[in-house]
Order: sequence, then structure tokens, then C-alpha cells
Amino acid sequence: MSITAIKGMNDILPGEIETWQFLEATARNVFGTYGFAEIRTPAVEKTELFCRSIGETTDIVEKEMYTFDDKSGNSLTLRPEGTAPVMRSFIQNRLHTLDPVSKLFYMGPMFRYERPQKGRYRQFHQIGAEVLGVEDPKIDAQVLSMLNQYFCRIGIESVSLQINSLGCPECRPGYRQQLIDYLEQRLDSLCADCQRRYKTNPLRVLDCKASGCKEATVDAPEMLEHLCADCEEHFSAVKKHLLALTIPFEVNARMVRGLDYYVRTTFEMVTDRLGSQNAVAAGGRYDGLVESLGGPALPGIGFAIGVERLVLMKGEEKIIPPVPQLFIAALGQAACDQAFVLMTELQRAGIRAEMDYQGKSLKAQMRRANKLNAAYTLIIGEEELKSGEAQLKCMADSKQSQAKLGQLAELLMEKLTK
RNA sequence: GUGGGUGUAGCUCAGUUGGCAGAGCACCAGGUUGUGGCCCUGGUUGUCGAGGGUUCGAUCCCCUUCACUCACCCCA
Repeated sequence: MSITAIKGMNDILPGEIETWQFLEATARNVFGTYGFAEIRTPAVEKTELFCRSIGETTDIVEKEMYTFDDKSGNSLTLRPEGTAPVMRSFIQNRLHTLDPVSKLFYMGPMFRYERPQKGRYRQFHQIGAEVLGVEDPKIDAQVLSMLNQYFCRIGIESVSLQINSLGCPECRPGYRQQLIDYLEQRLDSLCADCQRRYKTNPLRVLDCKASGCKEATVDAPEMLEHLCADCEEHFSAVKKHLLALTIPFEVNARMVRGLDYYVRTTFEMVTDRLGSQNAVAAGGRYDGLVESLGGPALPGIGFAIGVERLVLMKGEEKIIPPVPQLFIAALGQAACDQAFVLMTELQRAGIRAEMDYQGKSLKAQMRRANKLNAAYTLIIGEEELKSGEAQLKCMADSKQSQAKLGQLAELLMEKLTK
């Protein structure tokens, strides 16, 4: 076996790339109408950025990051998500001084060292968006509206929007302790994982799929019942605005987050079509993150979409790549040379032209023209070279006509556009 | 990190209770000395994932390993 790609890192080949281009172009289009501008940040950042933003004790930071020392001994990390780099760039470039509200979107590869499986890869791609500087719950609803519209535009319907509120530094610690106390009394019923993590990440227990944990937590206290007045008001307003915008959603009080920086509104677009990787997009509010990274005290909210998961959902709906508009079948050395010049001239004129380079028989060349799905085939041999007129065959109806070689581009343009 | 499944032609997969390795599709050529699709005829392609063991003989049995894949976990 020769050299292969890294485990969990995939090539995107012709035939599939068209779907990616469609998904990306649609994102640029939809996000653009909502006033978002694209931003691109490096694939590598200082390790510290992710430790401080995502959280030291999260799985991502503890065991999933591609971290290495460069030749100067700096600890660098391939970005495992997109929000932290955007925040870093936002702060570093003082974007808040240009406009009190920043709406940014990005797309690109992310890296996490996980065991690959369907919909989960070591290099994966996210399309994400962030709004900085708005605390009004209207912006929560607008971000969800944009996400909702994006899914409509790309033609994916089998997803549902789930929302929750995680409270804030005012109300969450108290609730968290209450939950720990509750779980402590039912430790025996919990699975091994939950017995281990109920203290460090008690909210995760509520999301556990083990039957014992599910039963033990049916009456567990929920964050939504313990929100402080401000958080309660915020969450109510988000729901009100979503209703006003007729965006369907359901409240999932047990939705948790893998990243520490989320507060208040969190949401996911989930599907039942992708096995265990059921989230195709997720995000939430992260007031306080910018400040904790050394920037101004600005609220923020954003989301990320898993592009591989969208591609999986688009599945069989292949987008057909462009086919040649003309195939030139040439016979003999002189005609081949002339055909090569002709083909290049047509390409310069913007016409997708193809020819054969292997000196094949006319029959074989016709077969290839057919296989490539070319609209027209030009047949050119010794006779045609002399007369300056060649046979132009329409592949759809098999009709042939004479075409002057000098006026081929004009003729084709006319035929192809009608 | 844990557990299961699968590795045979370019692709999808058969197969052999251990005895020279198959089909369909694809590809190539011919049937038409310069005309595609349908049809017909013929043809090419494999270290049967890798390494070791058992055996007269292994693609098949055993061990190891790698890759892919699904699930757990985690998450987009």
C-alpha cells in the first residue's frame, strides 16, 4: 500500500464537491442577507486560547485536541472549533471599535482527535456564525431564524430545532449544587460514567442514555425551573419572538453543552437520520466569553453547522457536474493538431470543450463524447481540414450540419443558448 | 479510550466442508476501411488487506497486525 490519508481525514472528490459548493454558496447568500460578513482565521492557534475558552475540563481540551510544540517551543493547537479563533481575532483587531454590533460568519476545517465514525471525523468542516454586542433576545431569535432559513434553502426538512436555557453565573451555580445533591442520593442507580462525572459535570447526567440514569433523573430539578429573573425573562422573550416569526421549536430542558462558555440560550438542530451523530447544528449564547479572553465586556451568540452531516443528509441528491458543450473528434495527426488549437480557442471563449489525446478510432471517440454527455461533437479529418468546414453533430437528436471552423465559437454560442 | 462488523478485479459483491480465483457493472477492441447511446462477440485487470503459524497444499483454519466501518463515549 502506498501513502494514504490520515485516519479520519477525507478527500472530497469530484461528484461530491458540488454538494459542498452548494452548501457553502447558500450559506454565503443567506447569511449575507442577514448582514453577516465572512471572516477567515488560521487553522492553528496558541493552545492557551482553547484551554481558556472551551474549558480545561472538557473532553475536547482534555483528550481531543491536536496539540504540538513548534520549533520555538510554543504550544500550538489545530482549532477544534471556530468560535474561539473568531473571538481572538475580534479582540486582536478591535472590531468592536468599527461597529458596536458585529455579525460574522466563517467556514472551514476543524480538528478533533476522536474515533471516527459516521458523521464524525478528525478533520471536519463547520459553517458558523457569531453576533457580538447584542444582549436583546431578538438577536437570539434572529440567529435562529437565519439558521432555520438556511436549512429551508438547502432543502433539508427532517430536522427539528430544540432550545434550552442554561442560566447564567447568577443562577447556575445554585442549581448545579442542587442537582449534585439530588444525584448523590441516587448514586447506586447511575451508570459508571455518571457516577464518575456527576460532580464535575452534573448536567451531563441528565442527558445520559443509560436506562438507569433516565429513571433515576425523571424527577431531577431542571435548570429552567431555577432561572433567575433576568434569565427567565430572556428565555421567555426568545420563545415569544420565535413564535412571532413562526419558527417551529421545542424546549428541551435536558440539552447540555460540551463547551463551558455557554450561558442562557442554547439550541440544536437535530435529526433522526444520522445514527448517533444527531446534531447537525448547535450553538448558544456566550455572554462573558469575549471579556474572559481579554476583550471588551460584550455579549455574544453563535452557532456552528456540521457540513459533513449536511452532506450525509443530502445523500443521493447528487448535483451533476458541468458536462462538455463540445467534444472534438479528430482523425489523423494534422487534424488532431488543428483540433487542439481549435479546442483551446473555444475554451478561451468560455466554451467547455474536450477532445481525445490517444489517437483512438472515430467510433471510440464518439463513445467517449457520449459518455461525457457532450452536447455536440465536431468531426474533423483530412477532408474537413482542406475545406475548412466540419461536421457538427448534435448528440441529442443525432442531426449533423456543416460548420465553418472559423465561426465555430459563434455558432456554438447560438446553438447552446437557445 | 471500549466493544462489534467487514477487508476477494477500478466499483458492488459471490465463492471454496482447505485443491489452478468468479459474476455483474466499468474499461478496451471488434461487429460499421470516418459516426455515440441499444445489441452481439472477444479481451484486460487480482501479491483474495499485511505478517506469521498449522498443512503435501491456505483466499478459506489459528494467532498477530493494519485499514475501513458501526456503536459506546463525546460532539458539529
